[in-house]
Amino acid sequence: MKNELVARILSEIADLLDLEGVAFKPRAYRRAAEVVASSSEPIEELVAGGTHAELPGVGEAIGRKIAEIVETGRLKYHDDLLAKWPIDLAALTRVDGVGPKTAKLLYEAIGVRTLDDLEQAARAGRIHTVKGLGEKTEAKILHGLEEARAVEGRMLLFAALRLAEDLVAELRETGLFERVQFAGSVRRGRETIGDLDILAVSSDPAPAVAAFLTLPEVVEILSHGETKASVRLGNGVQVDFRVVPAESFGAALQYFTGSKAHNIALRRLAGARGWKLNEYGLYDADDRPLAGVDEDGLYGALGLQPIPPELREDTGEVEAADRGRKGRRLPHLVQVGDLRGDLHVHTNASDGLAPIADMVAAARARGLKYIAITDHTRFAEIIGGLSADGVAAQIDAITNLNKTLRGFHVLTGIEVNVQADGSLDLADEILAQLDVVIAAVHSHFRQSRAEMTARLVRAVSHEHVDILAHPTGRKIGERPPCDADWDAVFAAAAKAGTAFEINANPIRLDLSADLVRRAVDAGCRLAIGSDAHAPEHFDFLRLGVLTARRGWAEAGSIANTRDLAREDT
DNA sequence: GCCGTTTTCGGCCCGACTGTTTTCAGTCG
Repeated sequence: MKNELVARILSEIADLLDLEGVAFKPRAYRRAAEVVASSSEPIEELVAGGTHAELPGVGEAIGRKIAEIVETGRLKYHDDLLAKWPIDLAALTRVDGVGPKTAKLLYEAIGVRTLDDLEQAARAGRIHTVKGLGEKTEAKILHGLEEARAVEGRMLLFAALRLAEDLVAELRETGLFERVQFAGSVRRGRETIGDLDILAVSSDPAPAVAAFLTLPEVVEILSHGETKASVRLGNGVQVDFRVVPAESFGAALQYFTGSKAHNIALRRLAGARGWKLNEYGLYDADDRPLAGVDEDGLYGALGLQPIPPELREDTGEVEAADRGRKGRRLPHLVQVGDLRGDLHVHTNASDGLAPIADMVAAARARGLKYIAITDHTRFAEIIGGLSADGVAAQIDAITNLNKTLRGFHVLTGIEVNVQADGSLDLADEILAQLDVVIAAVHSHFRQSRAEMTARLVRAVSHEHVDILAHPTGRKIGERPPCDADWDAVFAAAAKAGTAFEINANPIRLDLSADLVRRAVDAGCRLAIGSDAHAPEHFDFLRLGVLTARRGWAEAGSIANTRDLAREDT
């Protein structure tokens, strides 16, 4: 995949054009960079097919530049800009308080090109000698340098959700607020989170902001005014806080939930009617408020159905929500409460931490009606995967356990290994005895696209395989997804009736949301699996639901929203 | 440079905060 390279170059061009003060073009390049980066299609495939200029935000000129990058690995236009501005703009603008204009100023005045240059200049006290920059800017840059140097990892969604919910709970306990809610990308369920946004309604903003600033987690105040404050927590996470009047809460919640692209689309819609949309509300041409108290009212005033946060990425949701438009409608997204069971659960018979009984108790406590025990096979000898005899013994144990359970059922199952050639590591006659057969790739992730595609097609086409687990094998921030022709794999699975797992483990979330959407469009069934290795891991299921929702999936597409009578066939 | 219920030209999201300014530019979200 060359998407990352293309996106990086386009994004750098945007920064360099910003530095030059060019209007509008930076936005065009930035949009194109985001579109390429978030596309699950390899850009080189699109270029080969001549369809890359059909991506939204990519026109003739950027299309040509993308083709040049794909074919040569570089871009003359980009090289020329870099020659003109031989500075590490990406690194410099990562420093808080330094944008393209300040970078240009520093380069022209005192020759700052790199982060090292910037640090030396700041330590030597040369920054405040530049006209337009003062002592405070110099101090801010010195401070910002430390942060830029630190490894600024993004949080995984699971950690971000917990943190956001904890902070909201603490603020509520102060009794100072009429409403408190987190917004931002965590509310949209993005798989990684950069920082948190919290909104509050209070008739008296000053003590409200003060309460936020004195939360025990806060170690540094980055900025604060009458209604807005930014802090850094002990774990390095930045949190932005806003107090808004009650009549603006819906508009603010919408605005700060984003995404930016979604907000721009809404503003354009408002602008087309001569209205204005900002974080305080929707206003007509005479500045009279039309909506803003709640989100649904805001969308309604714009002629839209309410759009769930998970869909707000400007990937067709605004058009689908438009009541006056034909074509695709908004889906009725699957909800956590729709889940009846979990089809991917491990025990201490392989690499899980708890016996079947403990896993059953935890699942019941969370309102589930059934689970499938799907331990590993022998391939994973180190973790004690099950042999053929082990499978037989587990089937007996589960059969006996079910006799003692009321209102809950344990399905027999296995997580069988998909070997390099697509064959499975358990005999068909054993697989045939099990209620649920999960197939999964655990090695040889770097096979060629053709090999991996053939391997997965063979696996999903196997008569006994019910679910392909963590289909791409990616681990967020650790291991990239494997390369396969997903359309071909989806088509084979749809034909065979095999479901794709949305693995809800925080570091997997695999399928990812964009592949979920493609799988649904291809007519595939899905299964949200916790891949629980311990009782508390059933809490991951909500991440799987969020990912399914981001992929536009309805309950009807998810196998484990069904009652067992229909599933256990 | 992209795009179209504004449709091949003329728009392109908007406000808070900060710092260095005397009225605003830059940055950030």
